[in-house]
Amino acid sequence: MSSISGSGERILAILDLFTEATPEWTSEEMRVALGYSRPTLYRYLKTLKEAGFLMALPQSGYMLGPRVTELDFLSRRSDPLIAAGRAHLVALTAAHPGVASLVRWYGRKLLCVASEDSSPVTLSSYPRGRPMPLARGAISRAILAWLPKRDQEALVAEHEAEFAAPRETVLAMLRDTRRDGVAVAWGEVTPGVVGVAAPVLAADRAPIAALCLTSDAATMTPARLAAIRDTIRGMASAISTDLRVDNTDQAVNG
Amino acid sequence: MSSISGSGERILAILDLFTEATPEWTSEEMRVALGYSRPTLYRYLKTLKEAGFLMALPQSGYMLGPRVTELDFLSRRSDPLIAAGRAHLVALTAAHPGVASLVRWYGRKLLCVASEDSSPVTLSSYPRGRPMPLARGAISRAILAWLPKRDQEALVAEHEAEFAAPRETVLAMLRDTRRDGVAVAWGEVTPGVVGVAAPVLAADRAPIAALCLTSDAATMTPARLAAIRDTIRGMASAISTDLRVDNTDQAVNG
DNA sequence: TCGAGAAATCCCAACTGATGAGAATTGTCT
DNA sequence: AGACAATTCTCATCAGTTGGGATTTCTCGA
Repeated sequence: MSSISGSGERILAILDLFTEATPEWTSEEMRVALGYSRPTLYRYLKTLKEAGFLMALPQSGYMLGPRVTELDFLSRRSDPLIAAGRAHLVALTAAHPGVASLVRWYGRKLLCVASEDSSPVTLSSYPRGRPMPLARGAISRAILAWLPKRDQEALVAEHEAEFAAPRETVLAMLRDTRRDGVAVAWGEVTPGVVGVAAPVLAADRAPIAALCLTSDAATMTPARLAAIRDTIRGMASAISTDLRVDNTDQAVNG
Repeated sequence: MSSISGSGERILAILDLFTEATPEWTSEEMRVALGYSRPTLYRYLKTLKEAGFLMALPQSGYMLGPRVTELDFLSRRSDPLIAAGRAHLVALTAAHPGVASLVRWYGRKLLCVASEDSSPVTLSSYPRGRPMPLARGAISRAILAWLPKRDQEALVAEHEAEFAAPRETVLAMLRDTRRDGVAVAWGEVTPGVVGVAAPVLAADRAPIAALCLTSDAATMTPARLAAIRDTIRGMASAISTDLRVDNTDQAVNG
């Protein structure tokens, strides 16, 4: 546990225990994992339970509670990124069979926040909310390539063991991607698919998300790929502009 | 603000400000609404921001952050209620055009946690996470009718102004529903639709969720309705049993 | 129903972390 | 550059938090 101080952070740290691999916890397991005293842990659990973030299981233990579901509903309704990107996702999948995704870059994680699927086959499984790999794939590359140099190098160094090439090769590839304005990856995350992704940039040019189309590699042609690259590049740029203009509008309106 | 004590609860209370009507807040608005001092509020916001629950907007203000999305993904993956009910939702919508929903009863709220849609027309809009009305509709009735008498009467009294009938009529209707095992409602929530719902009961017979099919009222026939009632009643009962058996299995295995 | 064990809560002294008034700094926009 | 808004800092005070250990409540099987 890396430097958790204050009861607010200690309470929220409990939620970090819940993962795909460990969706349920008994209080004893939590006590051992977190190192809190029993009375304190129960007090924290009571708080999270009453707020709806945790739910007691019938026999013993706890799982995530309905409040996270409610909050996610609110989040998807009000997210400017989704509002700016939704029409593009729909248009993209109307023009090209595949899965179009909008993926947020959030605290060193890649998180799909919206997607559309027009693929005749099941391509991959990164539904809303599931973090994506950081060292592989077009989306990762579309984010890493636009990070400030220092951040980029730190991240690549940190995940060096996970990349399929040496560091210098990875960095060179990211430079190419940036020059190109779009990233393409074949079968890096899921065999048999090809991903094309471009970043959504904030006002300060930092990447905040990526727009991506994942298609079946077997049916991809060079002409098709070129068209998709252009479309993705243009759409991501439009979303970037939209997010900026949207904020300007709000300032004018008060 | 009803009796919030302790910094854990105070921090989580910030999240309660975010609603469909008010998805974004400036720190000043929050300060006024919650009555916290400025430094304290900023400290709390820092905690929530760093944990991913809130996100600062580019100009000013805050909205819900990606952590709620991540947690909801985990929740949908591990919810025993969804695991028990999913196949029924699919079968229901395969047999009958409409929207089949699984709705959790959570701290006096009705929250859709899973649904399937086979309706040729758009019927209603209660996606995952959006609370449903408490005084109208088949789902509400399927929960209220199975509540312990004291809870039921308290709730009906509390929401009396929202019911379309006097209290005694409502209570009588709930008694009928319970005798019947299933609730039917025409156009109470959304005009032109009919909802059929039955409760999922915990081991202690308390309602914890409802299974519901919402269909187009114009195409509903008495024979069809009777068939749907029977199916919903049986499926809800099967889900109830499943949730209990599932827990027994766990105890045996572990 | 009883008993054993697990889960959860209570008590309370010690102390540490949280609080807020007010000042200072940083960020944003014209 | 200047004005204003947003955010952070300082620090004395004290309120809330903590955890050891005891107690109570719950669950399940015989």
